[in-house]
Amino acid sequence: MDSSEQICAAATRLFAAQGFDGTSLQSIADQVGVAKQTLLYHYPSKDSLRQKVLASLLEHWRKRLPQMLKAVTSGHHRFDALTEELVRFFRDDPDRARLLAREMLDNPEGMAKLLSNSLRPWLLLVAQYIYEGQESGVVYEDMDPEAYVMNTIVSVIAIVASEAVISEVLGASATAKSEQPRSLAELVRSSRRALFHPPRGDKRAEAR
Amino acid sequence: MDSSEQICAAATRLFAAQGFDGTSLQSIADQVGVAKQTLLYHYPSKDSLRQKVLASLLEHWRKRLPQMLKAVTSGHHRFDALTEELVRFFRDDPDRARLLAREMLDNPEGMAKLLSNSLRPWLLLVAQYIYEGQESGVVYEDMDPEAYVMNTIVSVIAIVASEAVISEVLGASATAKSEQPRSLAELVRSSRRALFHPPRGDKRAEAR
DNA sequence: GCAGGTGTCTACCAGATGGTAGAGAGCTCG
DNA sequence: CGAGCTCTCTACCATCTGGTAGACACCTGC
Repeated sequence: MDSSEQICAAATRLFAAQGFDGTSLQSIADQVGVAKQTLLYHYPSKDSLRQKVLASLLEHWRKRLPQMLKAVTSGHHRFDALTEELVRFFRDDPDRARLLAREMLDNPEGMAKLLSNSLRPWLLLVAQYIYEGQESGVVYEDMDPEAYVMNTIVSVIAIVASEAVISEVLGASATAKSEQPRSLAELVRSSRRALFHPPRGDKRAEAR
Repeated sequence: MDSSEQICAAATRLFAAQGFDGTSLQSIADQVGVAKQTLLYHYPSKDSLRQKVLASLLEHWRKRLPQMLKAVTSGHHRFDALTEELVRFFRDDPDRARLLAREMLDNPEGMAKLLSNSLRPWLLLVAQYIYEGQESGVVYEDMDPEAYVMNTIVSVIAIVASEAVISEVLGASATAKSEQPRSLAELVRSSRRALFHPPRGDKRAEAR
């Protein structure tokens, strides 16, 4: 891995953990093990590094898109898999969630433009599938598919980004790293419930 | 309003907008219209100001608690009003959402402790009502009430905090300030759906 | 009147920050 | 060999940061 990538990786980690303003060029350089000026050779300014970090994140997202779309459209009406795929993407590297969360707070105008370009087409497409689900009667009719998809994305980001805090508040039984935390399991469940009419064999009667 | 409060208010605004590290004492002083040293007279350090800002936010939360609990327990099984009350609280001053979101990212350990103390009892109480709803059969049985409440809080915070970005991506029809944005309306709807069995007179049959 | 507290100020500081200038090491290719 | 390119370095700089020291004005109560 060449220096440029190493620097980008280290910057990603540090920006995610401490924020852009909370991270000095020096600390990034230290982490990589080079002099500060080596950074400024590869990236002419701190801000250009920020942009590179963000671009690299979007690149990963773009690569994962086909897999996501496939999950959403596979079988019949499997768009609830959207949430699972989102969770997978952000859990693969929670820094992605933290970084995006920070960027939306630090630079809302920029992120609005960026996401309008890179996220909106995909969002509209998924929403389109949900519209079809509404017409075929399996999805609640009064919901707002676009807002639903957008909310799901933001919620997944927020919950993954603050997973440490959440699990602590929920009662910190140190869960094994591989298993899904309670918060994310519940998020997947809630998202599905918000979408679909319940199946015929509803448990309600039996519970009474 | 005395200086101390003015400083706290200005700091709240700026911390919410630019983050703690992104905000200098000088810029806070400028906003209030005093010298930087006046801040340091009232608050011995920048960090003490941060704590004061956070404490002030929690104070507002504490004041609103009775109203929230009342909404959740009023009538029969009205705990879906939880989401509406949360949205109201954070929309009253979106800086609250931005501030908490930032604090969870910047200082997860501290927030974990803080929320374990100040939020957990309330969370468990609300969850308790939901457990009762499960036993009486109106709430889905397989959900995790505590995780649900926690997720709802985090989602409301995230969605309010990034409302500007969200509405832009959804297609920026400049909505009147007073009305509920689409994202929040959908959030309230989704939260209710995630909780309750649908009413008997379900529309599904008719839609087919 | 004046002692003492409260609040605000100007002046100053040491350290860190993002960024520049320029030298030198190692490389390839004629 | 040596010209030129890529990469990394040391040295330096102006600016800004959070924080200290101390003076000055104002008010209150003896």
